[in-house]
Amino acid sequence: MNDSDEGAGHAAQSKRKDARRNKETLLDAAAAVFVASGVEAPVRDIAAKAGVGMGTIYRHFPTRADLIVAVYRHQVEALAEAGPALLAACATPHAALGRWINLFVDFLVTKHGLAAVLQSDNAGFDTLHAYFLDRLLPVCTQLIDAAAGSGEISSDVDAYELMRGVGNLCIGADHDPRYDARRMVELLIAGLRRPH
Amino acid sequence: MNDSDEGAGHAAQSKRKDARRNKETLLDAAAAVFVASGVEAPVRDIAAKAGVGMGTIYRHFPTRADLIVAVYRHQVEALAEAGPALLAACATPHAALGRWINLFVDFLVTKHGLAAVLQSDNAGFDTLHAYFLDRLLPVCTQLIDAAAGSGEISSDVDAYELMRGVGNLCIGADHDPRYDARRMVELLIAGLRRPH
DNA sequence: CAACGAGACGGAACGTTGCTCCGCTTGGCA
DNA sequence: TGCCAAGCGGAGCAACGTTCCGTCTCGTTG
Repeated sequence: MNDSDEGAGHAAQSKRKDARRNKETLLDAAAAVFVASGVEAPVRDIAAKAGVGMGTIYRHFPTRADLIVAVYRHQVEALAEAGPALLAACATPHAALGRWINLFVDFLVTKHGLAAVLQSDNAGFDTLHAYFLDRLLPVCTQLIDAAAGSGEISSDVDAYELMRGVGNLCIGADHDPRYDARRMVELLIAGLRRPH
Repeated sequence: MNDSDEGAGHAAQSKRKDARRNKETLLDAAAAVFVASGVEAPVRDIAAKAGVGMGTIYRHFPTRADLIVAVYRHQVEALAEAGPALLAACATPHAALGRWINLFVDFLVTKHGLAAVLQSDNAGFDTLHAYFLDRLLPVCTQLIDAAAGSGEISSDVDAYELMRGVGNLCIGADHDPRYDARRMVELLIAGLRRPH
């Protein structure tokens, strides 16, 4: 499940250390290119930035989704862990849900094109889809259940649908000053409120 | 502005009748392929379906956006005209707005991938973007203003932002049974309601 | 009716991407 | 030091958008 987070501990998985060094180099290069050109940047560009051949990329990360997951894993983990923390810290479950959704939106809009790719039905991004869902859906479900349990929101909302809707609203939020995804998400969350 | 809607009248624009016939053939073929494979179907496929060369497509429709606009022009016009009609027919402006948004959503979700392309920042779809905005934004603005005037909704909502948000919510609405764009749009519209 | 030319046609060709495959290099062990 | 598997690089293939130009045909004119 994880093989790129080795601290200063013992041995690791990859036999050869040049391979592991390349993997790190690739992650750094990919992160830089993603910021500069978005997550759909040509693979060749990433390889060039890292100073390696394309074969090296595909060996370490068989699909682009694997690379994206590796680059953003830390942030996604943090997001997942923020859910229960917010639930404990906030006055009401609804407030926690709102705060968490805000974090989610912040994450998406600051990652060039990630939202678009995330909703893409393009086979090959299945891994990415699955990772986000596996990691975040339970958290979102927990928040929604809590808010529904306290009677603050209508209870027939599905966490998958909500996350997908929020993700959709974040598409193209950068490079369009006339569109503020955060406000639209706020409206959506406001619409969740139990009528009356 | 229009050169494909000639009824039984006099002469038309294109000198050669084979050219005009080909244009019609292309529109029919494109509509069929769009239904079958989505609006991002390979240009070669459309050319093959129409039985013409690719040069012919690019001569009649310099960009893909031009082709899409031509194919859906009638439906967009109908949507634009439905706005004032609904405003006149419905009991409240808010009801008219809701009904109109529903029509908009119906249009988007039944057109394979149109919503995605519509929000794409990809240069080359600018024409498409511009056409939809030119035609529908005034209508939406009118509906929003009416609803705001009657005090039913908070008045600080921008028509562009709303349409963009709705369009975003419709992305990928087909081929995902777990996601119902209509419900998400309902939530968004519900969120528009003036608090209390 | 025949010749002509403007305009339309078709598809080969080019550039850009994703992805694979294979000969070469090199790290690490004996 | 020598060996060899793991790792590497990039050439190569396929799919796609787009352009370009030689060919063909419609409609007119003599």
